[in-house]
Amino acid sequence: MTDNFSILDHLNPPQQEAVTFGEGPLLILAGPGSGKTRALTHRAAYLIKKNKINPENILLLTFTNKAADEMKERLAKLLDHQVTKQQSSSAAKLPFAGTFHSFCARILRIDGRQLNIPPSFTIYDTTDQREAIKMAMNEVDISEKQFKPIAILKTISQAKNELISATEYPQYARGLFQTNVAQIYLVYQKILKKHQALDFDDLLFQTVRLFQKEKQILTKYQNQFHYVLIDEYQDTNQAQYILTRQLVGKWHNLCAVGDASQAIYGFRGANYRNLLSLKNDFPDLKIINLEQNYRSTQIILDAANEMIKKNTNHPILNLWTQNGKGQLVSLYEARSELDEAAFIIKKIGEYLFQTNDFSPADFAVLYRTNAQSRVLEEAFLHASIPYRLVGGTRFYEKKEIKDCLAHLKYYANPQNKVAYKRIEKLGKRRLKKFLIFLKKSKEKNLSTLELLDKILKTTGYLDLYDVKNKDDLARLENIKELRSVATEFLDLTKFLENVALFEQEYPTSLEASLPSVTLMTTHAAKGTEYPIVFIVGLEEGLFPHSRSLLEKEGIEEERRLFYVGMTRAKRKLYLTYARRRLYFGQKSTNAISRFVNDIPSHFIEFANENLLE
DNA sequence: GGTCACACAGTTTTT
DNA sequence: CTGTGTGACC
Repeated sequence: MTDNFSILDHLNPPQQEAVTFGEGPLLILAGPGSGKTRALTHRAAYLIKKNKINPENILLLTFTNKAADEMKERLAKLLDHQVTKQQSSSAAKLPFAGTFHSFCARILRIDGRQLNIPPSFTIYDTTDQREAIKMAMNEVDISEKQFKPIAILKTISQAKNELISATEYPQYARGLFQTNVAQIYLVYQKILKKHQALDFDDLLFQTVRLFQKEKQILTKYQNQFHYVLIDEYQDTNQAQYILTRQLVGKWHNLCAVGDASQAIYGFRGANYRNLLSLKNDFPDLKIINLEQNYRSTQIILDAANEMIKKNTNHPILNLWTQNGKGQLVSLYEARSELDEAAFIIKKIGEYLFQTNDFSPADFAVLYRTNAQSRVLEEAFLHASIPYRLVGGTRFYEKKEIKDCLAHLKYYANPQNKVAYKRIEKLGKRRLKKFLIFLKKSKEKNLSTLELLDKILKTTGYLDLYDVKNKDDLARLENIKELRSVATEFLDLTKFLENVALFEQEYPTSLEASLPSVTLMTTHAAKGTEYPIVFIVGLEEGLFPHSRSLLEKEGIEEERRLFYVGMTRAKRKLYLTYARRRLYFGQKSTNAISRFVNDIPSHFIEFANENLLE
């Protein structure tokens, strides 16, 4: 099985072409379900095994840790490696595979000194950033009521994505709001510097600046990474785009994989045009289309194809499959959001209880906004069908976790004023005890877990929670979970790095292990697949969302989102909309989504007739 | 220093 | 409707 050619087995001709493509820039346009990750990992494996490229000379960049982990795992399998979570890519025989952010953090810890970034810098997450923004606003005397800190933060983040520094920003600032942002931006950066902190955007921005300023450092990394492979290239922002160009500037061995039709993160700075402009950047760019789909039925693909064709701003792949035609797409018109939920329960019930072919895990319900989940949850609870909600508050964003981490962060870096303020808020007495403890324990070489336990004990933090209270118990459980993460990282710095850049697999509770119907936003559904998919709330103003109706670009992104949703379905797709809906306590009557009308009617059957009593 | 009431805002999300 | 965050009050 270690035979080189086994890597090419079970790959279709365009996939093989992508995998065996030699030197030079390569763009793989990969439709949904076309084996994109497969092509990418196989290509890396092929480079290593067949072309005898040293794994250390290959760089794999992704957007999420989940994707990076999957790459590593698949690659290890292809290379017959044993990888455990502990050693992961440090085992030297696998290429570096990680997110842009973790890659940049690594570079800045090594070479950031050139930009006066201390190697032990702290990474500020969104909550930390907000606190720092508030401090900055306070300092320049701009009221939080006049301008919302979050809005300021968003604007600064956008500027950083566009590689506009605090000193450059004033010259671009137009109008009252941006003039204020300009002032705050400068002070915000000053505060970050004083705290020895970088925010997520800084990780990218500072790395780009480092490469611009110190050519010999850029050359060092160019010489290390002869081959750069990037997943989901349509999701790159300007900073990531420039960074990529810097990295591949010497060898031009870029392999980018993506699909403009699945670009759904424009709102956070992603620009799918980066994918299209590769042609201009590299005149010798080789483009390979992966259009054979292994996931869905032909009817689902045809319906999705025809729908997405209404977009004119980007090229569209023509998906086809050897799977059968399959069933028509079902459309249900509900009277209300309750009726919509009832329909879904009824349908899932039929599959589950009238046949033996389905498990709850075979179903997904996709919605546009999180606020829609409640009604669905209640219906599932009522019907006793197990469900799993994807999303919600993320583990490291939870209050109790942030509280614990604040202590550890301050311990690691007393410059971290945001952490200090957070601890202070928990009570002056606790703070005092903590500070005394800090002085006493500095010399002792404590592991992360020992440290955490001692802090919890001396400050009496756990006393805030009552074991008999259900919510409090959940919080205590979360802290337990954090303790178990702490056991994995003896070194506090390593632990904090992990916390800042890697989301915990979560939850590990009982219900989650039971086969369950998945409820999630359509965004969260990207990259997943289910035999039976329901997309709900297909109404004008909801999907497409009212906030996107103004510009064409907004509508096109919503359409791509719907396309992503449709192409999650393997066997059967249900679309539903409600004539009347209660949303945020407000009644509304909406027209059916234009996207449903974009699907040719011969792919659709109406589910209502079957329900008439 | 801690609790409670009121105002208020509410796409989408990863790092 | 509901979670969050701020400010007033004990």
